[in-house]
Amino acid sequence: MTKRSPSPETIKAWGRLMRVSRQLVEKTEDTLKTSGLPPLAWYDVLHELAEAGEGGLRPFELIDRVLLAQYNVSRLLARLEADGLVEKLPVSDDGRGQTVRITPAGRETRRRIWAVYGASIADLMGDRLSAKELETLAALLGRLRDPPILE
Amino acid sequence: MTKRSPSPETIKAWGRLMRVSRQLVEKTEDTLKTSGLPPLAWYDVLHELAEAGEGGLRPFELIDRVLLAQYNVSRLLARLEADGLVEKLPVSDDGRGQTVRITPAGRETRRRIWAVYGASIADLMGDRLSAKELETLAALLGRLRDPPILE
DNA sequence: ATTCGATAGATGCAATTGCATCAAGCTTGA
DNA sequence: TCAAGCTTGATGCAATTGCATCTATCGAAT
Repeated sequence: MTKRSPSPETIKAWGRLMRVSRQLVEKTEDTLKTSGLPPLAWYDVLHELAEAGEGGLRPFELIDRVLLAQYNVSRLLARLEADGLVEKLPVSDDGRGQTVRITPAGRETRRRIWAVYGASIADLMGDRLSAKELETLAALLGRLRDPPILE
Repeated sequence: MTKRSPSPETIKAWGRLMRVSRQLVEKTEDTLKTSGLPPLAWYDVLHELAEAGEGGLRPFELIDRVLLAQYNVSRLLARLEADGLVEKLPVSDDGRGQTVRITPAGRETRRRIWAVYGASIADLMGDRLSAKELETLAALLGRLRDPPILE
């Protein structure tokens, strides 16, 4: 690997990104906890499953959507199932796999988390930047994504 | 709390921020691990201590600088001390406290981490945005910080 | 059909984190 | 000066994460 030092602007932007994202996550997690709600990761999974509809999702599909490690998804799903928020169905054409589907209780929990999470997002981000600034921010971040989004 | 739903632009920017920051951290941690180097949190602490110079820092000062919980800092410092990267000195005017100072070995480790970390930053961020874009990004993120930076 | 490698998901064990609480020392105020 | 409360830092214990590995099934090549 070529030894390279990033420019001062790069370092500054990187530092801000690291600090801000951690602050935002931490505050949001705190708010959820204070409200007696489960952590963000639960929301992410319930959200993906709600979007997937009745067909549900295979665990391995969930893995890249929510950016969690395989064993993390496996155990998170076990907890969600134990709480009755998702159900696991055998899948006909692959004996190894399963399909995970959100239950009505899961949808309700997702809704309750969103009431708090959405307010937190509005509070921490929506109130601080204009619509145009938000779009600029999203576009710049999209270029850092993998795969990049060049809009 | 007033029930509020964030605007679509807000949600989009939030989603990108969450995803991108996690991707960047994960890739960087992977790179460090592959290089046989300690995790990012070690760098953060060593960096702050290096900047603090010979005077060192009190653990509680480190807490807000690196955004770690008190018990996390306590244990991380114990590990750094065990590795000889920092040293703890009693502080004269407060019998409870201590001053933590980076050692030469700590400076060397910091340098070695930076060689890889800096390259990762350049790779993941510096190469993808222009200087002007980086400044825009940093400014927008600064407004989300707590306390906000209005430049 | 049988073997071999790849994929899906689970899990034992060690390390780390989070929570609650502790001990020790400081500060304030009667 | 002494009690009450605050601050600093550490730690026991439970929950979570990370790593490595396991089992089961699939698919492809022979």
